[in-house]
Amino acid sequence: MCKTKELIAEIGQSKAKKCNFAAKLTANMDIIDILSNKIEATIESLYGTSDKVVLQPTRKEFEGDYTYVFFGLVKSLKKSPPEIGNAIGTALLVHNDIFESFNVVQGFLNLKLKPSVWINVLNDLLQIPVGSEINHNSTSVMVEYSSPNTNKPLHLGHLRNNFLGYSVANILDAAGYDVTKACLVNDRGIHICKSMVAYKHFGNGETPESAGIKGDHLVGKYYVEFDKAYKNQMQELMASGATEDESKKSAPIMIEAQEMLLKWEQNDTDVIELWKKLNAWVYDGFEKTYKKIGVDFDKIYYESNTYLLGKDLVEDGLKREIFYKKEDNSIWIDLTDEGLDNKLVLRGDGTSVYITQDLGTTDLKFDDFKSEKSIWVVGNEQDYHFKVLFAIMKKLGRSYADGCYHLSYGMVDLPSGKMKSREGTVVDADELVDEMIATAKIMSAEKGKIEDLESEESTALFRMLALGALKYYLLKVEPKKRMLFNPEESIDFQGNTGPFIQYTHARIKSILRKANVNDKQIFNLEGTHILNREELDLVFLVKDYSLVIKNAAAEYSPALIANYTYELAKTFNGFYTQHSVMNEENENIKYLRLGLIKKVAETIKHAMGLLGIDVPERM
RNA sequence: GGUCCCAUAGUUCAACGGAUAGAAUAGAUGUUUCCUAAACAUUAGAUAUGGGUUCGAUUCCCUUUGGGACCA
Repeated sequence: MCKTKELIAEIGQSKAKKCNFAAKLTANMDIIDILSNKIEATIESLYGTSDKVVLQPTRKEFEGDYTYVFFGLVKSLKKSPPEIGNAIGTALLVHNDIFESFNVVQGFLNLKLKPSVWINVLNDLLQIPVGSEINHNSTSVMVEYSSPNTNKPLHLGHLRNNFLGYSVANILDAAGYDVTKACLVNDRGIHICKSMVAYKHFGNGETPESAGIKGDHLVGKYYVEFDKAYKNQMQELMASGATEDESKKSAPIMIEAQEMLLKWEQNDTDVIELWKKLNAWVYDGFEKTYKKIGVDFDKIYYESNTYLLGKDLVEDGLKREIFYKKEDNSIWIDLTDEGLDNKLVLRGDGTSVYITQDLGTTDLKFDDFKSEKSIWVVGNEQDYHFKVLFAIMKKLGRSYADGCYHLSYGMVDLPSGKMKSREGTVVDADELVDEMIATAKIMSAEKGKIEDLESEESTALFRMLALGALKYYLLKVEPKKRMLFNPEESIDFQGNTGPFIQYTHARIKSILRKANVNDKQIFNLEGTHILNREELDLVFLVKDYSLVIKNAAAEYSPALIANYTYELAKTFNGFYTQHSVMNEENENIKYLRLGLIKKVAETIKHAMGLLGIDVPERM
């Protein structure tokens, strides 16, 4: 009893002198760790056994803040659940000042903390910037994403990739890693030659300027032209009696493309010039798209510079008998021990396969940046490829092999089914973003809340909302899951959407503008003050944010950030409808709420920032 | 033929092996003299199948079915 009074007295002047508990908190120790340690110590002293205590938030329908599930002890101690629960609960209450009460339901021990604890937690949170309690671990990590082909513009599938990669890089950075964002541009190969051949035949000297088309779209147009011409030629051949396979191989335009690839490899002046011209157009187009969707890179690799890499590495592996040579001179590796197959690493004629280049490029990346970890954001159709790549690296004894990770994500489907470029069902990235912006404009006009904004500001806002909707829609789903893109739902601004969260932020900022609080203004409440349900829920969530970042980083999952942010916004809106901030008569409570909602706004902004989404002051 | 991934309300998504499986949307019904109703509240609705592991399984293991991907 006496101790309780002391604690309260201490908390009352917590700014001057923090009690032990608060000191521990600021020393980067989470309240959950503190509680877990206390419970573990209690079990140890009561029963002489140890149990790894994992706490979970108490479900709303029960009284308490945190719950310890102790079914495990019931068996080993051969005592009844109520007996054990009551014993632990009582011991905790007797020996510690932070518990208010406890109750036992079956194997669940629900612990309720003193109101002062939560006031203290809030006070501590207000002292430091969002996310700053995470230590820098200075592990370096490379995130490779986007990695486009230069024969056609970006589409919806690329957007998922780009948003994922950019967000994961942000999350890792927030979790204390040294992050390098990289992109490997696939700027050579038969697909580029197809666009080039078609342009040569049908281009008539057209340029992005003369056609009024973005460079990447123009080159994409000729990629489609190639396919059309190719199909026509195939049909002609088949009409004159050739089989489908024969026609595929002997269509003149295809042969021309293959010859062009050979010439490219031989550095043929004309071919290289044409290639440079078309690629420059594509880069210009990509640059605009990347800028529009707000992603960027620290390092860009070009496959035209790296495609010959890897052959030395294969030679080396052959010498060390990690690889073996078949009679036709092709080189293979036996990965059956790893549950994989025998894999071709170099063709009999000495030319590379995909994996050859990837082996070389991986070495290059690690040499360049000395990263300890490397992440490839690539679709799940390449799951097998990466298993093989990493297995080979391991067999070759690369020290970094264990730090390699394939962030595999599922395809994006449309309500009509799969996206197929040949059937023209691909959703173009540029068009999609423009449509979303137009929708945001219409929606805003309907609401009529921002009519006094300058046109520049409103244009920025429409883009912010459009990208917020799109990015959130694509990121809220667990990466590895295949997902459905429903155009109508994606531009929805209600419910579990980006704009809902952006709106919540704008609402808070509106209050803060009215309050005109300066940063120093701090509430001064007795430690006995009891936070109401909604305030407590918010403190709980805000406190958990750094933990969410850590989990999201460990699992490479922006979806965890998205879900958390939605929960926070939703909880705030619940608070908002039930309690007024500015009309609160008790000045101390008013300032407590102002401090709290300011923190909520900052957390929302920070979390959305990790998703690559901006939040507005007004909307 | 072999390997891998997925399956939860009508629909789109959640749920470190924990309590009565959460949201959103579509449906029904309410809330605006009060800080932004892009909001809030009420309501109805789901773990593909059959086994196993255990105090307890949406979660882990096996079978079947249905979707998807990859390797020759």
